[in-house]
Formats: sequence, structure tokens, C-alpha cells
Amino acid sequence: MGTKERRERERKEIRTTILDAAREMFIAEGYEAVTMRKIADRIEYSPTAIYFHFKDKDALIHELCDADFEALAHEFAGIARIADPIEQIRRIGHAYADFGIRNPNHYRLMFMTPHPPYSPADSRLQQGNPEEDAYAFLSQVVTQAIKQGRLRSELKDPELVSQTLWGAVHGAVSLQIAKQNDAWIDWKPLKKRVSLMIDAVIRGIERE
Amino acid sequence: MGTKERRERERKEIRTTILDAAREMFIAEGYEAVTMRKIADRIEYSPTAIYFHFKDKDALIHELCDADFEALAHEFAGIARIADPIEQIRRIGHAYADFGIRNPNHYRLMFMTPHPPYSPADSRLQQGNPEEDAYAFLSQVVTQAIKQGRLRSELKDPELVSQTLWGAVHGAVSLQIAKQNDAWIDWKPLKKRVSLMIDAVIRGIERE
DNA sequence: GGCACTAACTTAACACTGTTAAGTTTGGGA
DNA sequence: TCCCAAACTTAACAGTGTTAAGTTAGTGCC
Repeated sequence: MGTKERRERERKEIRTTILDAAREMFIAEGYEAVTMRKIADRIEYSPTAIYFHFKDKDALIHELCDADFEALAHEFAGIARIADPIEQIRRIGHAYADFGIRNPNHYRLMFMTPHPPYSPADSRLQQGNPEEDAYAFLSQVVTQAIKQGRLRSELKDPELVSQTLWGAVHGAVSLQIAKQNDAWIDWKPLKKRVSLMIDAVIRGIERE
Repeated sequence: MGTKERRERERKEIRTTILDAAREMFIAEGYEAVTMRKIADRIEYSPTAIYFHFKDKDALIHELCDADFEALAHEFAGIARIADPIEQIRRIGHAYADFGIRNPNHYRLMFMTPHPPYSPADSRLQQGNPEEDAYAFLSQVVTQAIKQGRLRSELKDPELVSQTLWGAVHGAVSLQIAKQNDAWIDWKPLKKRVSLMIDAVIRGIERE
């Protein structure tokens, strides 16, 4: 009696169809372009059919982003093998910036848009697991750096340092995304800005 | 025959009434809350009346933000009297962060939201004038620091340094605005994050 | 085989949004 | 007094997310 299984499989398939259509539109044109009606058009269903598979538009987009949080954590994974924690921090910074620049629309939604409070319990990702939680990975590396006496002596809180490192690179990336077309500023090449940001902030926290 | 003048004065008055209503809603609830109909309700006009005074919603909000760009530049003005350029940079950083935290909704629109290309010609503010252009003020101070040999010898481009400094503080502020309610992260006190960011990045660019 | 039930959909509508076309009021100038 | 133009209103359009109600089709059971 594999009908139940088949049903569930079909259900998952159409779920994926919806997600794929949404992702494509989202990457190409951003959040506003992902209208329920346009998704419906593309997958040849009625708009309401989507609500059978997702609570609302937010839930849909949220699921899209969850996958990207995981992808980010995975991009960090290769860095785990490097021995020097300072070099690890540098690599994390560059990997993070690359991710943001490659996925500006995801990045906007993940890190530049205020959301209603969202509990880790709502995510399928496991908080604190460095393989799935990119922030946890950074925090782990910073903890290592502190333990090894590589940071200035007054920097004892790995969370505070992690949040500062994150903020620095996020600043460079998010200004690029939000203001790259702003003619008011004569923007220097992105790569230079990111590199200087990472170098400067690392130099600023490193023990001399 | 002061009727023409009176007409114009009345026109300006209703313009201001609209702007004031919009600003209030905008501060309290953000961009989405500023609907043309709600503004109209509050000032007891029809929604279409607003279009007589502003091209569209974007133009209205834009005018709101222009005033805030100027306000930011004015907050910097007091810093001009300080002699030490490094101390000036530190003060600019703190003033900028304060501004963002005090005006999160303005900040979002000014620095966290991509806009269609916007030429300096569209603004009533004068680009490059440190009294009206906050970025120009920062850039001026950084130029001074370089001239006085206060920055590391490889840092010769004041624009690149300014953009990095801006990015760093912007990173701390914008993460706070976008993610302060995100339970995934155990946020350290904002003040500590901002201070460490400014100290770290200054130390990272300063000549030893 | 036929009945009933339910998962998976569709149609139609609601309450919003920004925006515009067309019509109305009002008050000053000739 | 007539006219005209500025300043407004009413009504509508095209779009949005979302939901209530109705339909279809396929499975499980007697």
C-alpha cells in the first residue's frame, strides 16, 4: 500500500516546484518580484494552491533563505582545516563577502531586512552546530584565537569579537548592495574595500 | 497685490503639513506605514491631493530623507573644531552610530535600502560641501589624517579609507537595526559593539 | 461495484496598495 | 460678469497578499 508514500512524494515534488520557481524569480529580481500570482502563473497553478503548501509568502521566502544560511555555513567548512586562527578569520571574512556579493537578494533578506522575531526553533538548522550555523563557526574560531593568545589581552569575550568582525564585513558588503549605484559616492573597487576592511579590523584586534 | 505670494505661502504650508504627517508615521512605523491614504486621512484631504504637491510616494519620502542627510552633516559640524584628526574620526564614528540608532527608520531608508540611481543634482544638498555632505566631512578629516602622517604608510587613498571607516560603523549599526530581535544571536550590548568596532578599525589603520 | 471521505485544488472575493483620469469647487483678474 | 486656472474630490484601474466557499479526483471501505 505505497499510496501514502506516493502522495507524500508528490506533495514534496510540488513543494519543490514552488520553491524553485520562487527562488529563480527571487534571485533575478528580488523579494518584490516574487508575487504569489507570478509564481502561480509560472508553475501553472492557481495562486491559492500555493497556500496549501506554505502558510504565507513569508514562510515561503523563509524556507528559501534557510537553505542559504546552510550554504553559507558549508562554504565555511573548508576553512576548518586551516591551522592559524587569524588566517581562518581572514578567510571567513572573504568567504562571507563573496557569498553576499554573489547572492545580493538573499543577502538583503537574510541580513539587511528587519523581520518579526524568529526563534531558532522555527528553523530546521541546528543552532550552535558549526556545520550548519555560520555564526557558530566564526565564534568557534574566535574562541580558539583567544585561547591561543592571538588577540589583544583586553578582548576576552568571543561573542563580542565575533559580532564586531561580522559587523565589519557586513558593513562593506551591505553598503555595496544598498548603495552601489549611488552617484553621490565615488566608490573604490569593492575588492579593495573588502580587503582593507578585513585587514584593518584584524590588525585592530590582533595582539601585537 | 500680494495674492500670488499668499498662494505660494499656502502651498508651502500644505506641503509642510503633508511632510510632517508623513514624517510622524514614518518615524513611528517605518516606510510601509506611510501610505498615501493614511497621510490623507490624517491631514483630512483626499489621497490624490498629495499628488498635487509631490510627484509620488518616493519623492515624498525622499524629501524626508534629504532633511536627515543634512541633519547628519550638522551633527558632524561640532567635530570640526577638534584638532586631532584621529580623535575626529572616533567622534564621527560615534556620532554616526548615535544618529542611526536614534533614527532607525530613516537610517534604513537612507543606507540599507537599494534605490534607483539618484543623482546629486536631484538633491537640494550641495555635494562635497562638508557642512551639508556628511561623507565629504569624513573624507576631509581622513585627508587631514593622511597629510599629518597619522595613518599607515600604505594608506594613501582618503576615499578608500573613508569608505572603510563608514562601512565598519555602518555594519555595527545596520546589524543592530536589522537583527536586534533575532534570537539566533546572543547580542552583546550595542554600545560595546560600536565602541569595539570604532577602536578596532582605527587601530587597524593608524600608524603605530 | 458503489459510497463516502478527504487531499488537492479552483473560482471569486475582500481589503489593501500606489496612481491617474475626469469632474468639481473656489477665488482672483480682466 | 465672465473666465480661467489652481486646488482639490470622486471614481476607477491595476496590482498586492490572503481567505471563504465550492469543485474535482482518487483512495479506502463495505
